Amino acid sequence: MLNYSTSEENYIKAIFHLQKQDGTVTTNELAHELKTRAASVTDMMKKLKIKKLLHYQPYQGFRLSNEGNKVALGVIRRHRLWEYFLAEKLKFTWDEVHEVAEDLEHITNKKLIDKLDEFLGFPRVDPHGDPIPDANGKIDSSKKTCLTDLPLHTVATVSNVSDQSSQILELLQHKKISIGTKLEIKKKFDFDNSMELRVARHPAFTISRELAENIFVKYGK
Amino acid sequence: MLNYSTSEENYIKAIFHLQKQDGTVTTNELAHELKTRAASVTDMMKKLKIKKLLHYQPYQGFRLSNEGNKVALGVIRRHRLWEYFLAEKLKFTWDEVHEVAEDLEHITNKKLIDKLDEFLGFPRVDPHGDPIPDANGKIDSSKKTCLTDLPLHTVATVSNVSDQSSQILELLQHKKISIGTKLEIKKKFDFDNSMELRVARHPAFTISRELAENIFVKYGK
DNA sequence: GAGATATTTTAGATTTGTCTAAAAATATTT
DNA sequence: AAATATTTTTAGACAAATCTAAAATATCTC
Repeated sequence: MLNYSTSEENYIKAIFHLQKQDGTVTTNELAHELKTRAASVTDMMKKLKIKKLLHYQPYQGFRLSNEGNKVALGVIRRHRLWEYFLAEKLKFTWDEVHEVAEDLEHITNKKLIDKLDEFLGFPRVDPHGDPIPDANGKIDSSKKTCLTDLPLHTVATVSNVSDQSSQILELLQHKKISIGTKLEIKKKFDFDNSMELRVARHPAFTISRELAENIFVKYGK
Repeated sequence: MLNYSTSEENYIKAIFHLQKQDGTVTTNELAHELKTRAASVTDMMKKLKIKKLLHYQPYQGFRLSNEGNKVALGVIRRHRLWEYFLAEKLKFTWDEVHEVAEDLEHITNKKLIDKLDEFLGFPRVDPHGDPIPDANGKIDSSKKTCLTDLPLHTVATVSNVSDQSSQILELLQHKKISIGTKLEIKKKFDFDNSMELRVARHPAFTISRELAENIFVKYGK
């Protein structure tokens, strides 16, 4: 695996995340995600195509090659391990870890990362509940269901939270919801799509549609 | 404190280290230290002068301003804390930590570094025995004596080792010398400047001039 | 399906940090 | 102190990553 610049890694990572939803990614989507201009994206896409990290025909959008995917998973592994380190060892709160990890993730020393992984006890998910790829780039992609899609009266476990702002953290802490919390939906209100939740041995409470859309669960447990 | 580029930080740090010996630093010295060309050094010196990080008149060499010194101490603090982390927590050997810390030192998030410091228990020296500046840039500059200057029959404690290669580490491990080892010189041989050392409760042994020149001690203890 | 609108690419400029080669300043030697 | 050698600076070029403005292409709408 060759070495890529910070900028190249950021483009690759952003494409990886955007591909999840769509199949191919467009110039404007990527420019928006990276807070840059469409012309800059085109420039970089030409470079990454030459390096065989993605498939790209002018005006047709792009998607990562196998090699590009591997690079993305490497960046994501480093990012999430550092997030775990920051939260678990340095006692950063949940919403503070992302920004620092954005810098740490670009230090590509295999031994550093593998030893960090070992030091942390090979964690499987980061503080937001997102899975951490292992040293071979393998990632636990077991399906997550958005809380808005969870059927009534079905116990599920909170597995991750997609928004990473301090505002959502404050709200979740207040509602006593965190990664691993087991809950079920008691009632859904069609008017505003709010819902009433129940956590074992606690009184039921209500959350908004906006919040529910950012909470993901796995069935059972 | 403003933010400086990786390259700027590396120049500042190198000047800081070179100033120790000399008073001012020359263009060629710095070019050699940083494995770059004299012309590149001149370019950077002009930039750093404008930013008031150093004093510089063409052809007259340069030295750091107060602000430049603060920047250097910040970089050194980060470098040495990460070295400590790598050795102590991730079980890197002594000669492996420097290279990785060269990258980590440029991540300038104050909270990250202060929390790392706390997590490590506020260590006072890095794995080579060099002092770690505190959060205010204060550094323990108590004098060290080179082993070649230690008088005969005087007990002293190894405080640091200036060479950081794996070769010297191998040799020191074999001789059972590490930071904190208490020793005394039993005999000096003028012929080759080798010397016979004694560590408490061990038989005396000989070390070469080359090795002695890289070992520094503090008196007593 | 033709014109209007939106998206994407190209062309050319800018910034940062580097380089080589030549010129200028300083140091050394005889 | 003049000639020579060394060091340092300037001048001009280049690569990476970005930008604006204009041109090319694609998509939408009627």
